[in-house]
Amino acid sequence: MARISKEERKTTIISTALKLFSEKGFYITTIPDIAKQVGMSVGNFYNYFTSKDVLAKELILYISEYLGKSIREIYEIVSMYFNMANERPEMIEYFLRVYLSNREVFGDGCEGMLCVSPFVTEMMMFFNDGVESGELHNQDFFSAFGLFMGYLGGMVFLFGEKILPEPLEWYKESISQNIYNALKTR
Amino acid sequence: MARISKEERKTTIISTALKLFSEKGFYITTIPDIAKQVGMSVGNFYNYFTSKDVLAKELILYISEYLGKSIREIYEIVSMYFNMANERPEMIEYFLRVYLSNREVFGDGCEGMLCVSPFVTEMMMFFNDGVESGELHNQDFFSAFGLFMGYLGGMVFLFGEKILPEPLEWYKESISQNIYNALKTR
Amino acid sequence: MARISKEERKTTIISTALKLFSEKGFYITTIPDIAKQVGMSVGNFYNYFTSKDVLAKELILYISEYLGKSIREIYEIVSMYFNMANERPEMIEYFLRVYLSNREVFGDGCEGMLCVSPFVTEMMMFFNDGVESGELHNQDFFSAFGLFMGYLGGMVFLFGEKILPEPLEWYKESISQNIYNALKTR
Amino acid sequence: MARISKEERKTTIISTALKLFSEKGFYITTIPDIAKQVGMSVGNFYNYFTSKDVLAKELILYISEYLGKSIREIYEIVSMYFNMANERPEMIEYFLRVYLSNREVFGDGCEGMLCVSPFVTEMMMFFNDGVESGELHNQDFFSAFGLFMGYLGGMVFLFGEKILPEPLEWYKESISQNIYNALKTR
DNA sequence: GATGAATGAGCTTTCATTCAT
DNA sequence: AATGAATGAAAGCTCATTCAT
Repeated sequence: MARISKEERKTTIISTALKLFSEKGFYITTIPDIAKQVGMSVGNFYNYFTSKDVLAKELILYISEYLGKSIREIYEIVSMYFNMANERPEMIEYFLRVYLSNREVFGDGCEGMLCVSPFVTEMMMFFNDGVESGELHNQDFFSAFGLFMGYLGGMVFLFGEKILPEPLEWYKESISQNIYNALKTR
Repeated sequence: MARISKEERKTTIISTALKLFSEKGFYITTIPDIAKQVGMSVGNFYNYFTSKDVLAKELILYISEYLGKSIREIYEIVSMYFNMANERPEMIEYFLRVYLSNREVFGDGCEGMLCVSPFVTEMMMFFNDGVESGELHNQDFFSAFGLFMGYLGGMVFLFGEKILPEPLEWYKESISQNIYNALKTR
Repeated sequence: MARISKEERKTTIISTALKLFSEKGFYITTIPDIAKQVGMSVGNFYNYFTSKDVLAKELILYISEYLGKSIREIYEIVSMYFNMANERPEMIEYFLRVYLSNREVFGDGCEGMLCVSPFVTEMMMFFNDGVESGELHNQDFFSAFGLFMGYLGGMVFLFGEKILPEPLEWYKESISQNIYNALKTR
Repeated sequence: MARISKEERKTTIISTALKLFSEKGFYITTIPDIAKQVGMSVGNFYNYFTSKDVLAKELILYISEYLGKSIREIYEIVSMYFNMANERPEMIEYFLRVYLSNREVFGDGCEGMLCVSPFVTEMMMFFNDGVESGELHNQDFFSAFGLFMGYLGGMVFLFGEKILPEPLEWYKESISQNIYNALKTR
């Protein structure tokens, strides 16, 4: 009757932590907070993750993989990004806030873009394909990458701040168009 | 002998805090850290700022004003942004990291864009002017604003992460062009 | 298939604990450490010893018996002591370090010399024999006992600390002679 | 009116810790225990010692110096040792128990005899003088050193265990004589 | 204004022990 | 007998904040 495997339990913890970290921030969220929400004891938490930092690192990996799996086209990316922002907002939130701002805890084995690479790989493929097919003009990869990540991240942020007068979906068209304009061959 | 006014002392503290917060993160930086760097006692710090959170709020205000004063045109914005990233990196860093990720401490009196408004105001004027003159196509303000902020912020981040193969300046042209393409009337 | 009796299993645990306690210290060594080394589960450990303290008490008993069995003459004692220090260093180590320094855990039923008595008994017999035969001068027992235990223990300690320039055996002669000089009838 | 200097406060802490460590053991004694006994807050304790281990290291130094100052002759040594055992028992207790058995915490900068050197130096001088004057036979230093330390330590231990039927002083004569016999030229 | 010793709540982490399986 | 996930009290330590001087 041991229905819940150790792996599933880990996932539950990750999921919960994701939610709390993005809601309250990394430092504000305590291990007792997480344990309580998951419904386990503080001590038991440490049977799954040896420290708070280790948890944070696994979290980043988890998100990156989740992101990288389905990115193909601009609109798809935008849609997916915003869907995620609606359905699993803590994922993007987490990425923007916790990772970017607490890079200090990702020192070992997660330097820079290392942990985000699956997502980046997909991105690169997208640009290569686009340029190869002649649809996108052959510009520097990072100029383009920054455009994507920053733009989308910024919109989600504005949304989260309740500054946008319309729902996120409402902007998909114009954003995709802007990105397309920015990148397409003239 | 009291040559240093209370206001100047505050500015020194803000400046130092800015540097430390962006270097080490908001929660990692302690009040003793700041006091030591400034060269004053911990107790005295509290004569200038009643709490760490209050300090953080005044910081945001400080940056916003600094940013808002000189924005007029795209290229100018990009240049200024990157110059700042070079000369006073802690300002942008701070904005990206500390503010975006520790919004929890800005609860009172600094909700949303309130504290950032001077910068935003300038931004709006820029768009209005552009649209009025017919040079920019009349799109939603936030679609455009997110593009700017996210894009530039993302590039600085990539630069800070030492991921960019070239110096920031190197990208100014293509970025400005991308933004211009994205926003200009077709 | 139950080839290993409960008693043998206990001995294995005691032996392992002895090694770990003397290597790392009583408080540093955890029950999981011991269980792992023995190759059993933490839970099962408690089928053999009801607590960590109980284990410690049985350990002392175990060592005392082991020591007491072969003491007859000075040189023999010294040799045996040093042999043990070479072959089963954890025994002496344990005696010196864990027992002497963690007496707090031996409160009940192991006060003072009670648990060490087998060894002491042998010691007493040795002195009695010596005095009776006229070879040793009739001095207070404890003056003599302290000499033995302290001296040998001290040497093993110095050896363990790698302070002695020569191997332990090298000192056997002079130590035996010193002890003999100290105790013999003049 | 600031009558108590920071240095005096440190000494108070050391003194108190010494007492508690030797009474209850190093691991049993908690920082709150010490702070409470001293009459200060836990947090403030850390203004004086950055960790429990650092405290332990300074303790050893403190004792060694205290010991090393007055050792000249055998009887004097024995007397001093026993006086100390009577008046400041925690010092010797500490040396025997906490240091010998918790060497693991003295890893950095306190390896082996390093921290005990003042005492050892005095000891060496004593032996050299004795040998030079012809009164002591020229034997290996460590054989002799182990004799001293072990013997005296052992007696104090037996005393502390309430095993000795007489007060420590009672044994001074015979012990000194034993040591003298052991070391003197024949 | 300035100092820094003092406070104490609260954090992360550990580990002896239990108990459902 | 055996397992190891679960428990929770308690440890070491940090740091924003206060306050006597």
